[in-house]
Formats: sequence, structure tokens, C-alpha cells
Amino acid sequence: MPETPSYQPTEIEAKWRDRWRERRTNEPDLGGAERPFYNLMMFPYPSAEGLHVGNLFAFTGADVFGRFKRMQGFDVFEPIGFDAFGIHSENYAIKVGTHPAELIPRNIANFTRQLTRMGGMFSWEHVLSTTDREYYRWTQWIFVQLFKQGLAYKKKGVVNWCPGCKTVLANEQVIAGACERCGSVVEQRVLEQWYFRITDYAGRLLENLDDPAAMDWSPSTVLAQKNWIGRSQGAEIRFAVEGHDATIAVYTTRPDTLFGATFMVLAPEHPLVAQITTDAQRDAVERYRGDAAAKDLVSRKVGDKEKTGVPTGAMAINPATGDAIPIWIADYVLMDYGTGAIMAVPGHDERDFAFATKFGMAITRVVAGEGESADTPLDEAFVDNIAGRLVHSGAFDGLTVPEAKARIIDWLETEGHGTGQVQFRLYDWCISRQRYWGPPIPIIYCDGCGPVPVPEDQLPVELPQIEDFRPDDSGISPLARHEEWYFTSCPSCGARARRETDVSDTFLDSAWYFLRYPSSGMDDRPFDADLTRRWLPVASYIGGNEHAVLHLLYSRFVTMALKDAGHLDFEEPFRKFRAHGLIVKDGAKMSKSRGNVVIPDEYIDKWGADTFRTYLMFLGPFQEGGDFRDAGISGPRRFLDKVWDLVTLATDPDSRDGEIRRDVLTKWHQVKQRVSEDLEALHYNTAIAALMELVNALRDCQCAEPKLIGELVQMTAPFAPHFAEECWERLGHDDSVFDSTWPAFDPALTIEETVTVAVQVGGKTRGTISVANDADQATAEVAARADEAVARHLDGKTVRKVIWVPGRLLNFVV
RNA sequence: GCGAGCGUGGCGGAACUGGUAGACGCGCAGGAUUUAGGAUCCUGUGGGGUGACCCGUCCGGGUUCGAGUCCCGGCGCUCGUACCA
Repeated sequence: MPETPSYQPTEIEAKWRDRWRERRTNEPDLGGAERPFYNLMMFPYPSAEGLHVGNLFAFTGADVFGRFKRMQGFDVFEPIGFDAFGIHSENYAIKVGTHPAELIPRNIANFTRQLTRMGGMFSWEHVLSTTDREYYRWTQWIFVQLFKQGLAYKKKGVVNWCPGCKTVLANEQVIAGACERCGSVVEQRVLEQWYFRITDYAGRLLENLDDPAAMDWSPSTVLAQKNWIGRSQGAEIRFAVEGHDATIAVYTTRPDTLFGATFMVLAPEHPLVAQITTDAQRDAVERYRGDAAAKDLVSRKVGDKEKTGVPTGAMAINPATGDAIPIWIADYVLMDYGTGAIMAVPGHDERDFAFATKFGMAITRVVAGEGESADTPLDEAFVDNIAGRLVHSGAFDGLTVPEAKARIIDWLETEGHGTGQVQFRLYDWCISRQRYWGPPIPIIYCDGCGPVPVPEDQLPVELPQIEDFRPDDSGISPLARHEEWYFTSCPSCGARARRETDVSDTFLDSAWYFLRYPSSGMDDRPFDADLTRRWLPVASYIGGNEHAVLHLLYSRFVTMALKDAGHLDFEEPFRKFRAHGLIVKDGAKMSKSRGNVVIPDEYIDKWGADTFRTYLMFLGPFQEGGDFRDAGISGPRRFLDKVWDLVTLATDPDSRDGEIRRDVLTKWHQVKQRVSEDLEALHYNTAIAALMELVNALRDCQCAEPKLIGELVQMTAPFAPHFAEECWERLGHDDSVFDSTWPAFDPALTIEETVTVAVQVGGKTRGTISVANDADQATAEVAARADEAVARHLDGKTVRKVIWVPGRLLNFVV
């Protein structure tokens, strides 16, 4: 027997990496593709540490799908890029004292090396980085489009300010009221910032989620978006203030409990507070407002804190009862939701109950549950809003809660005290960042003309290469310190004017990158109309559920806005979205702070990229993630070795077995069916298991029929692409295995000739029989009664009934 | 607190619409080969008795001829969210 080379991953992988590049294997014909399939994955943020196993797991899973679709005959476009702007890069740059513009290309080079090495089917000719001038030019263009539609506006907003780092912090950088980096106590600062009116789109963003034709998304992601948008139905009710001209509007989802509103609470920032506060209470109110303002944003909102508050001294009139009720301020009422004021119904709201108990306010029952009367005492808030009936509510007594909601809203509307209303929890998107490392917001302030967008032909507003990019005490972006950049002339009147110094949020960079990929390199337009029509919406998007809300929602919003402006002809960018699972290590999510990050390079060195990919896809269900333990990696490697040996066998005419046994033939077709279905459903772990079963069966009978082995190689190709190419070539093919046609199965051949049927007596399995696959009950019963163990258990018993599940089970009920 | 998901051998995990629980892999044990180690191959592998028997899918009930799967009530873990009126 001739000496055959064993499987040497390092050489093979290098060979095919080169070949794919030389032959442009992974570059589809973007302009002419007939069956375009846009296979998108979430582009990475190029950190200094490099890609870790979690990243690779996600990319491999998406790549497997893309390769599968390609072999099904689609023209697959699988681009990759780098989300390289943002506070993470900037903070890291500050920490190591290197300019981000110098750091980022290094990180990108390292990521590119790793991504190439893992064998992704990436269209490298369309790679992009959000930090490229030619990219962020169009990010700014998007801002201008939204501005022109009235969707970008400025208002005062509150930010977290760290006096130690002298910088604005994101909410997640504030831990227990302190800066995560230096530990200083974080304060609130009020700054003028740019916002996008995403709330204008709340209804559409919500409704489309229920349109399966436009959106086939993981149910968990859909639910997360629905909760985030947070539609609620209720009423706005106006309360007159005693002795003032003013009325206070509140939003409530429980207008049925209006008769139980025994006090009102305003957010400390509510604009009416100063006007209605009595002189006696003014000091206490001012002190309370000052304390509330000093807290950071997170601890103001988070936690089941003790309720605090002070009375304003003013009284309001409950429009239903005519009673005068006290008006308080308390920080459990938030200015950014609803109207910033509530009617407090302590009998039927837990928070109001806690507040009323602490401060000795009246608690009135206005809903009685089953078995309760109007005067059953309330030990806690009664919040059931379906079964109860109204009490102490005048003419509305006896109504159920849903009935009462409608009737009271009618009453409010006729009396002019309020209206039915829908409210969303979603708030407008603040896109200003008082930082350096981002695209400058393309706005110029002119004393005469006001804020003017930079004309599109003057974009980009370049981010200047400044050395002192650190934020300082002022709370103003570092760009403001550079006069030559800061001062400019007004695009409309030519007068001396100033540039906006805030940069935009990284979520804006990533809210449109999928539009750019097909058109990357075009310097006269953000995205080409023809290419966009051909390739979008995205056919498949795979990414982490940590972006279930913000990134995906912002992308949808930007797409809708661009459609409304006539730049796109669809409004949902991702036809299909699947969330992948999380790789955990030692029972915890991989993260630098836990110190359990695994870098893939050493594993690839040792085992090869193909083995590593197969292992990652095998260790658990892709959409649930799994436990990274390097102990199991030898299994997938042994699998590839065995396939390699079968290929060797198939190419050796002497040792080949010409005829395929019937049971092997059945297995072959069953496996083709299972692998095809599993890949479509992203059930990669079971697809690999099926392939292993086939390999075991083939080795068992020393069968290496070339067509069969060829199809085995094709089916391993999505997981182990370099390996499969090499095997395919050894089998005598000149073309790429990825240009071959995915194996078809014959349903008739997936059916086994004889099947094993379980025989139960009284529901307990007592034996098995082997019968023809189309055997009827009578045949099976005869065979079953002939079984010794079955006969013994039937002895002396009366069979009352027989359950027959064809091909599976026979149960004698005794 | 609320929302979602999950709980199966020593381990990662299989099990379609309720129908032989533990596919596939790791590990482990025994054997073959080898000067030895490694690698490879074969066999076995849920637990207990070890005879044709019993017990087993987090716990407790229920429906059913039959429950990992369905229903009710607990416990535990993970993720998301954070006073949303």
C-alpha cells in the first residue's frame, strides 16, 4: 500500500487562503448576481486584545450559513468591517498614551489576520472601517438627511459626569454611583445635545415586528424590542391646582382608579414646581431638588430604594371626587416619561402604596377583587386589573376594570378633564458625545442663520489629527480647543461661524454600515441605487442578543427615515435575524474583567482552523451557546482525520468497494436530509453529529464509493472549508467545492426496510421486534407475542386494548 | 421586582407534532499494536442488584395506555431590564 500523506492543516489552510484570494473565490459579481444572498454578521470593534473565542464562534456560525447558501446556488455576499470609533477605543488610547488614529490601524491589521485565518468567506474587496474618511463622510450625510427631515433636534439633556476623569460617561460606566475607572462619585450635568426623533417612528417600529413578511426574527429579539418600545394605553388627565391658574397633566394606564387618587406627585424637575410651591415649603422643595440633581443618572433610576419626597404645600382637585389632594415632589417620578407627573393611587399601585404608607397619606380602595367588599382593608396595593370590580367610584361602581377604563375615559372627554392616550416608553436617541473619537456632527452655528447643516458637497467634516484629544474639565468636546477648526464661515451667509464640537454616537456608525458594504469604494454616493435594490434588505443577519435593542432598533429607524426621504424603497433592513448564543468559560461569560478570555490563535496553531471551527459549532446549539472546554477539541479533529482517510480510500482503485450496502445507502440519504435541514435551522451541532454517524457507518463497512465520499466532503465544507477544498481536489475536481451543488437526497431512500418496534406491556417496554417498515398491527402483534419477555409479561393477564403506533411502538394495555 | 430562557450520565449535549431517554463527542475502563510513550484500532460505559428485576430527565402533584416533552405548585441557574405611572 502506497504511503499517503496524513492530514496537515497548517499547509492546507495556507494553500487555500492564497488560492481563494488569487482566484477571487469569495467575491461575488455584485452588479450581475442572479440569486443574491446578503449574509451579514455584526462587525467587530477592533480591540487591542484581538478576537476572542466568543467572536469567532459568532463569525463561524454566520460563515457556515453563508457557505451552505452558496452551495445551494445563491450568490452569497459576506462582507466584514470594523466598528472602530467610540469611547472604548478612545479610553484605551488615553490609557496607553497612543493616539487612536495610530492604534486603530494596528488593531484592524491584527483582526484582519485573525479573520482571514479562521477561513471566513469574506469579501475582502468590500471591507470597511467606520473611521475611514470615506465612510464617516456618509455617516455625516445621514445626519444631514435626518436633519433636513426635522428628525434631528437639539435639547437640554442630562449626562453622567465624572469629575475625576473629567469626562462624560455612558450609563454602563457608572457602577453604584461611581466611575468604573477612577471611582469618583459621578454627578449629573445638563448639556445641550443632539437627538433623533425616533419616537416619531415608535408605532411603525412596533407594528412591523408583527409582520412576518418583512421580518423573520428570533422571537426573543422581537420581544425585547417590543418591551423596549413599551407601548401602553391609558389616559391623560388634567388636575386643576387650587388657587392657581395652572393645571397638572398626568398620564395613567389606570384611569379606572381615578376615584382613588388621593395625592399627586411631580418629578423634582417638573416646570410647575417653582410656581405652585408655597412659601412655607420653598426651602424644603429647593433642597430636595438640589439633592436629586446631584445624583448620577443610574442611581437616580436604579434599585428598590426607600421612597423620598417633600410636599409642595399646594393642593389639586381630583376631577372625579372634587376633593382637594396634596401635591408632592418625589424622585420616583421621572421627568422623561409621560408628563413627569402622576396621580397617586396608593390602593392600587405598589409604589404609591409604599409612598403613602411612609408619609401617612390616605389610601382608598376603588377596586374590589373576588370575595372582597368595598371596605376590605388593604394590606398592600391591589393591582389585579382584570377580575376586580369598581367600588367607591360613584356612578362607575360595579363595573369591571376594563369596562371602567373605557367609561371613565368617555366621561373625562365629555367633561373636558382628559383624553384617552397611547404612550411609548421609547425615548429619543441622544447622539451627541462630548468626545474626540467619532465623526464630528456636521452642523455650523451662525449668529444670523442659526444651526446650518454642512452642505453635502463639503462633507466630510474631517476629524482633525490633534494630539490633545483628552477630554477636559469644561465638559466641552476637545475639538472646541482648536480654533482653526472650530471657527469657519456660515455656508448660507458666509459670516464667521462656529462648528458643532460634539461627535456622534458610534451607534450611528453601525446603524447604516450594511447599506454601505455593496457600494464601498464609491466616492460620489453613500449607496448605489441599483446595487442596493439587488442586495438589500439583508437576507440573513446573525448577531448577539446584546444588540437586540439599541443597534437593531437604530438601524431600523435610520432605514425608515431614509425610505421616507426617498433614498430607499424598503423600510425594514434585515429580513431575517437570528441571535447566536454566548460562549461561556468556567460558568461565566467571557470578559476581560473576569479574566477568562480565550484567544483562539493558540488553538488554531495546534489544531488548525478547520478543526477549531468544527469544534466551536459542535460544542452546543449555536443559538444557545455553550461551554468552552478545550478537552473536547480532539473529537472534531479525529472526525476530520477519518474523513481524510476515507478520501484516501476513495482515490485508491484497489481498495474501493463497488457496491453500497442497502443500510449504508439509507444512512447516506438520511444524513443528507438531516444535515440539510439542520443547517437551514442553524442546528450545527446535530448536523455534525449526523456527519459523524455517517463516517462511523462508512468505516464500519470499509465503504468508500467516490460519489458518496464526495458528498460527505461537500457536507463538511461549511464547517471545514480549507479541508474540504483539499479533499475535493484530491477527489479529482478542478473547481472549488463551494461552486459545487449541495447534495440532494432521495426521500424514498431515507426509509429503512425493517424497523425496530418497541413492545410495551402496561406501558413498560418489555422487548423489541424487528418488522418490515410497512408492517400492520396484526403482523406486529404476532411477532410481539412470540417474544419471550413479552409473552412472560402477558401470561395470566387480560389484554384490554392494544395501542399501535406504526413503525414505532406496540403497547398491550392489561 | 418584572420579562424571557433553561434544569437530562463523570462532562458538553441528543430526543420530530407525547411513543425504546441518553444520538454524537469528550472522559473513563479493558484489550490489540508499539522497545516505551504518544498516536491509532477494537470492546464496554446512567445507577443499583448483578439472572430474565428495580430505579432513573431539579422537587411535589395531575392528565394519559404511555410524560424529558402537556397542566398546576415549588426550588435553582442564566440572560435581559430597572420606580415607565
